[in-house]
Amino acid sequence: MHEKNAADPAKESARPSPGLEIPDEDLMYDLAELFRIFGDSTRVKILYVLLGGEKCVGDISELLTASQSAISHQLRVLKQAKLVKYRRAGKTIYYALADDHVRTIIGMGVEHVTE
Amino acid sequence: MHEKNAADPAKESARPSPGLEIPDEDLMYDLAELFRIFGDSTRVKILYVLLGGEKCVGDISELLTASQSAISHQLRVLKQAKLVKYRRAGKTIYYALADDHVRTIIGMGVEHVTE
DNA sequence: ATAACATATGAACAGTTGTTCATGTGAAAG
DNA sequence: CTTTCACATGAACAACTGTTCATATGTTAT
Repeated sequence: MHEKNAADPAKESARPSPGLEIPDEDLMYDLAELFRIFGDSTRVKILYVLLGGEKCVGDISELLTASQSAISHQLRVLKQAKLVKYRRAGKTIYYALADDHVRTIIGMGVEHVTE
Repeated sequence: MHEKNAADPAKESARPSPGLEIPDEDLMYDLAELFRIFGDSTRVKILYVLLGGEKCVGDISELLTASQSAISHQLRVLKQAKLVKYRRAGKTIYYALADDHVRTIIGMGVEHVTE
């Protein structure tokens, strides 16, 4: 798992390319990065419960029987990946899915897994 | 990244569940496991070039400018995850996508990333 | 048999990741 | 202003992962 990319400056559609073949380095990296987010039980569980609507950190923590800290850390990852958005209401903060892509992607995954 | 599950024997739809809420442990684990496969540049690149049709290890290795060994190791992971299938033709072995789910999932990913 | 080729595989190592533990921050209540 | 509540964050560590290197396996040709 030696990912970190560094956006290799030496590329620039270096070939006529008959359609695809050599994959675009940056696109592939972003793709992997996106899927990597989904590739953890805790995070995918968080996203899954958020399918049911926005929830605060404490509730998520309870639903998943995970520590508040662990959830908070993972919510940060999800936030940075723009997969969730949040809203403050007094002391509590409500998290929700950022858009419907998440719904679709999880749906595809479930379909493949439960085939 | 302390995944390994072990299929917790103490569960069994333990609640009436109004629809969803507490996510199924096994489903979530399988989901994460599936996405984790896509969550690596090398593997996602392999899958991507296979979108263009079956290819042998050597060709993949060249297209991605990665070592034969690295590709072979990753092909094994993809094989175990049932994401690719293979076919032998003399000394060379051709790999291809196992089914169209891969195509769809990558498509969703690309869509989300290039939004 | 032997050589050459294509791919697979095991060991080992460095880099990455997720959790815990302790502590920090911000908001509402007293 | 102090306490309490809800959440965020940093450090540290154990577990996991992907690559390389060396070597093994299987296949075709000589």
